[in-house]
Order: sequence, then structure tokens, then C-alpha cells
Amino acid sequence: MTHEIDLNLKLWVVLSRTYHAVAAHAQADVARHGLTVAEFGILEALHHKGPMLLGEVQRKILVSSGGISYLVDRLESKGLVERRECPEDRRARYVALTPEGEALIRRIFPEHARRLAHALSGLDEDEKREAIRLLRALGKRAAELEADDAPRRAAGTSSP
Amino acid sequence: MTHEIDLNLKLWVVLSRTYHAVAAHAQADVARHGLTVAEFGILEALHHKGPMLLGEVQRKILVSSGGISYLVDRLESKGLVERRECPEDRRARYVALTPEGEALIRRIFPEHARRLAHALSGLDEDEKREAIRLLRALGKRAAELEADDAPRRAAGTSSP
DNA sequence: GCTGAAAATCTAAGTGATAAGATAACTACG
DNA sequence: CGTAGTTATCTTATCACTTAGATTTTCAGC
Repeated sequence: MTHEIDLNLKLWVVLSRTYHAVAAHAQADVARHGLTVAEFGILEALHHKGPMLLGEVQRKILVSSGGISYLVDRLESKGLVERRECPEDRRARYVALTPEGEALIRRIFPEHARRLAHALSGLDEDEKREAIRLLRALGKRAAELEADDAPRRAAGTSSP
Repeated sequence: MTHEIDLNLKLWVVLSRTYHAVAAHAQADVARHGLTVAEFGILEALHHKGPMLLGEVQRKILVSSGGISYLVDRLESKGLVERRECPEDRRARYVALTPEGEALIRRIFPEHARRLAHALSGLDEDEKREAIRLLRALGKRAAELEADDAPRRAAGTSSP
């Protein structure tokens, strides 16, 4: 069934192109403040949820275990977040916004949302809802399958 | 209207997560053959369209001008593609599959399509069509806007 | 035909991540 | 308790690109 193969391939291509087109806007916006999309995601998550464990943030923004250390290092060196000890588990650490980080995310978030809305203006409100529904179903399945046969994104497995 | 902001933000987050979940499958598959997704994209484009100018391939797979040189270098050193002169424009060069490249893409493409179909099995056929339609509209608009206010992806602008 | 701007590719240096493995701490079970 | 296995983070090396700018060629207008 070449017919179905084409459909899948087309979906993958258009998903990829659309993601990159939108990501370019998000990226261009946060770059104005010297941030990457991943860094912005961390600040936003902390702003929204308060202090989180490194591992929680990692799963939230989907980076590798080394990646989250690296990103938090960078944000820490910019004075935007700080690490805190976790009394219940001394392996783990919290990340929390500093006052500077809190101020920054408060300041830049509204404009970011505005630009995002602009970048996403190709669909009306109902279409957005439908797109969210379809993308959710697609992503959910893909993520489930990943757990089975694709390389894991976490770390720290030691054998013998 | 926090209500609309949330919708846009949600769409962006789910687009990003879904893209990454699906991309992980594509990546895991081509990695088995020592290729990146971008390299596979080049081979596939050449297989489908025959020899292309570097710039055409660049626009097709959405990398920077430096990136396409780098990628073609790598594929060339693997013996999968070759550069050819362009008689009509001596600045430009064609990229073409070598017999080895042709053989490789023929060999791995069907399995790639099969795995992609598996990764995309969260939607039925009609939903895929609808998703393609929505993503097209979204991506088209985002790409148009990019041309106005976001950093360009091309190269070679020299000023005084 | 010149001349200056624009286009196609390439090169060099830099960057945001990833992967693999190390370290340290927790947990469960005999 | 002690030991094996698991979990959380960090470190080091590497990588797949990007950005900026250099080079060569084309083209438009004079």
C-alpha cells in the first residue's frame, strides 16, 4: 500500500516542517533575552510550579540527564536559578528561581505568549483545539512505543 | 485573555512534544545505518528527484547554507553521494547519489516507512489527513511570518 | 564591457545539546 | 547488618549542526 506509506511520510514531513517553522519564532524571541528554548522552558516551569527536583524538570522539558545538569549550570551562572538541597533524599537537588529569575520570567513571558500567538495564527480557535487533540493522540502513542523499542532518554544504568 | 494564551501555549507544547516523540523513532531507525535524519532526508530527496543543486536540497531539508556543505561532505566521504559541476552556473554544484547511495536508500527506505507508520499509529487514516491539513495551515503561516521578523536561514549576504 | 550588488557554496570557529560512564545515596531483602 | 540493585545527579568527550564571513560567479544597469 504505497498509498498509506505516502500518507504517513507526508504527515511526518509536515509535522517536522511545522514544528521547525514555529520553533524558529519561539527561538528568535527567547534569544533576544540570551536564552534558549530549553532554558526558557525551565524558567517557565519553575515560575508555574515553584521549586522542582532536577529530575522532575528533566522529564518536563525532555532533555537528557546530562543536559539538565548543563542547563541548570548555565542558568545558575546567570543568576536566574539556584540549587537547593533536598533533605529527604540527599542524592537529589531542587532547582528554584532566584528573585532575578522570577523577575525575568515575569517580564518576558507576556511578550513571548503574544509572539507565539502570532506565530500560531494560521488556525482559528476551534482548529487549534482539534490540532491539540490530534497531536496529543499522535504523541501519546509515539511516546508509549518509544518506551519499548527506542533508546531511552534517562541515564545512570550500570550493569555488572 | 488568559484563556487564549493558554490555548496557544498548549498547542505549542503539544506540537513540540509530539514532534520530539516521533522524531525519536525516525532518529533511532536511521541511526541503525549510521545516518542522521538530515542525511537520510538528503538521500531520500535525491532518490526521489534525481540530482539536485545544493541550494535546492538546502531549502528542501531546512538546514543552513553551511550545514548543507557539511552534510554533503559527510555523505560524500561515506561514498553515498557525489558533487557534480553545474555548467549553467559555475558557482553552483549538483549533488547526486552514487550507486552505493542509491542501493542504500533503496534497501533501508521500506523499513523506515514501516517504522514511521508504526510511530504514527496513534491516528487513523482520516485523522491523519485532518492533522496534515491543520499542520499545513499552521506551518504555512508561521513560515510566512518568519520571512518578515525572524532571522533568515540562508547565507551569503555581504555588506561594504 | 564595467561596476556594484546579489547569489551559491565553502570554511572556521562556536554552541547547545547528547551519550556513556562515574559517583554517591537510597532501598529491599536475606 | 550488608550487599545487590536502583535512582539522581554530575563529568567528560563528542557531535550535529549554526553563524559569520570569505570566495567565486552571475547579473543588472549604465
